[in-house]
Amino acid sequence: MNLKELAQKLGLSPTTVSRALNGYPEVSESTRARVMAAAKRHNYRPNTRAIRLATGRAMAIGHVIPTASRHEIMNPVFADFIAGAGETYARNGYDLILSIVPDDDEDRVYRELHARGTVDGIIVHGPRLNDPRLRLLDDIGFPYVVHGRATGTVTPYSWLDVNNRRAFRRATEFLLDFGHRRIALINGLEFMDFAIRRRTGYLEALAARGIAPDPDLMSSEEMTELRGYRAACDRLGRDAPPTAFLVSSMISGLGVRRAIEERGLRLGSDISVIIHDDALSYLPNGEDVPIYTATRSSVREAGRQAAEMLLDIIAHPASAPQQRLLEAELIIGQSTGPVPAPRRS
Amino acid sequence: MNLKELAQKLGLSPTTVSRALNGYPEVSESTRARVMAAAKRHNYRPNTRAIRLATGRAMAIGHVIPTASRHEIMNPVFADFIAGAGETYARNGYDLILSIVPDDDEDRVYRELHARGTVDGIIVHGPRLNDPRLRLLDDIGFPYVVHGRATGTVTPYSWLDVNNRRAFRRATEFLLDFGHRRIALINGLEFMDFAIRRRTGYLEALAARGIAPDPDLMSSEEMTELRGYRAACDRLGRDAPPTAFLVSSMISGLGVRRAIEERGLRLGSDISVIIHDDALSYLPNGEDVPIYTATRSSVREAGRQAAEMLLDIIAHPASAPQQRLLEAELIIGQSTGPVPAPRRS
DNA sequence: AATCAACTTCAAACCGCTTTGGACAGGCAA
DNA sequence: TTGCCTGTCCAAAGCGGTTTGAAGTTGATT
Repeated sequence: MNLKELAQKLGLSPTTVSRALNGYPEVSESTRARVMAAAKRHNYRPNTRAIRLATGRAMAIGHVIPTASRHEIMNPVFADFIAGAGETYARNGYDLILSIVPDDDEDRVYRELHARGTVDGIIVHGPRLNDPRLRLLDDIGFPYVVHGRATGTVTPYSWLDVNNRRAFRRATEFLLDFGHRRIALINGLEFMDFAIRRRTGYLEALAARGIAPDPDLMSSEEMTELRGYRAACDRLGRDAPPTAFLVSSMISGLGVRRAIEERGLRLGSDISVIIHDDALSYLPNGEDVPIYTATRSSVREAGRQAAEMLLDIIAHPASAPQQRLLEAELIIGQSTGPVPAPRRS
Repeated sequence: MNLKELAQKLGLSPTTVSRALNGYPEVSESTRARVMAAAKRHNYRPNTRAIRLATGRAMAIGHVIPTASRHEIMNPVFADFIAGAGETYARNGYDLILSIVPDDDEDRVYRELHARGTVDGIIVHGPRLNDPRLRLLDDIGFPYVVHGRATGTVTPYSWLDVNNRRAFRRATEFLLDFGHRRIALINGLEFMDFAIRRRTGYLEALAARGIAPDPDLMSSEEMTELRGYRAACDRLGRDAPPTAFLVSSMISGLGVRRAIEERGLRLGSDISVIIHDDALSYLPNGEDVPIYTATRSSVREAGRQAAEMLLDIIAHPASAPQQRLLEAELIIGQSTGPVPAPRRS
């Protein structure tokens, strides 16, 4: 059942039927009602492909996920971010197109997506220091919103980010307030922008108390359980082990906890741990009481908001770039406590 | 730059240009070369929307992810499965459209996707016992492939699944061979088909050795770290605790391990654990030596193959439904060992 | 009664490609 | 020479909607 057939059945022109269904005013209410009823009865659904060609809009947003060439792995936060964004798209009649792309091929994909008119705009994932993608997108005039930021980019662009710097600064201060002085940072890969900012926050907090950072206490790894475990083992095995860990992800945090408990130490009393919690649905930080003290910011909510921002930009192409900085909560769980009194031995 | 303009520049008709670019034979090799060169020079990209309307194909596949109404959470294996499928689509010029849908709305979405011609086929995720979706899809004549199976469905349909039953049977037998008799099963939610099959495999192995299953040793939960932890704590706190755990996911397995180590027990020597490892990229089971003994099957590879199957079905609509059963490997890690001698006390 | 504006409705063009059904030229067989 | 292929190329008709420009109706105004 297409528009022409429906129009024929109604004894109307396609024009009128189209307008009736799309709420245009130049159609009498009586025929509109008649058309609506007929459309429902024959469960008419306008063909997406025809609409897209006729209107010149793709009614779709692209998410380009760079994948494993060397460094990257399929990042688990994508799933929740995309779930959030997907909700927004669904509400607005947009489709979500997902491109999994080897990251040396990303440029080509952006260009194609734009030139072929497959999508109306894109979300940029995993921004890095001086990310060259933003330049490219600006050049070809492709609407986009960055999830995160790309330090070093001077021209204004649209982004939505968590205040990673402040979150990690606050977390560090919280540990310092408990008397911790040797705080290990188990960070993500530090060519990623978020990781850079988190380290900055950590260093700022230390500097503000006049504590010199110890390079041996800082590590930058992929955020897997195993890497977290290894990094923690390494730190704990040294002469002057840390009394606290600040960990960039829940998943690495599981590994850190394993390393700690394997040594017979107790989380929260012997050693403190703060993680960053993206509020992933399958990794809840406890049910009523949080297990970990954490800087928390829902990546799903970020997805929702980034999508809204992008749709707004697409609807108002002339408007200035938009930015939104979300603050992470610092939630207190059972994994932090005062520095234990040094053992007499 | 569109086809008409390009044709004009070349002094050819759109017909010829189109045919030259699409490799049709009724075009001389010399003009074909000329056209190709011009297309590259002006970097002409045919408009996706026009192609789709003209050919009547969407060149896109839908993945419908049901989401949190009550039971479900955003399943972490989706990310890897979709990454795998995405590779296949990219190779074949298809787009991947992701729909995040509250699961009471799933039917409507399938119907729309089909009636509006947004996608050419779909992958069904998370099949359940007697899943009503398959019936719906058959009724509206929508090509699909199920990731998993739906026990109870009598009409043949296309699916790709891991042999969950055999995997868990083998894993159970492996534990039995080590002398374990009290083996706890920490399963996923048992209205999901895969979980049902895993339990069946577990029960079969017990039955084959004449061991009566103990309901207290079986649990069915969402597969999160916390649930795994709780379930394990519960089992370990009883009078006759299990000497081994069979766990349906890596993530729950992390929780089980935590429960075990928290009690000062050693994984592999005091208590054995086998998990199912979907080979998620961000949850590697060790690097060289596997940490867990595991039934392993790459969900990413499953995604690749399911996508291939679906594209084949779309290309040959008249062909019979296809099925593929992947066998999981049983890989031996450090988390299993013989039953420890009972402590004298 | 004539004029005009407001309402409705429609025919046709258009979006940018694919595909059908020729048209034309050159080569070869009859 | 005529007829028939074969090889190239093209005009035009879709695909299924939206949108422009115009036309026909009505009712009110002058």
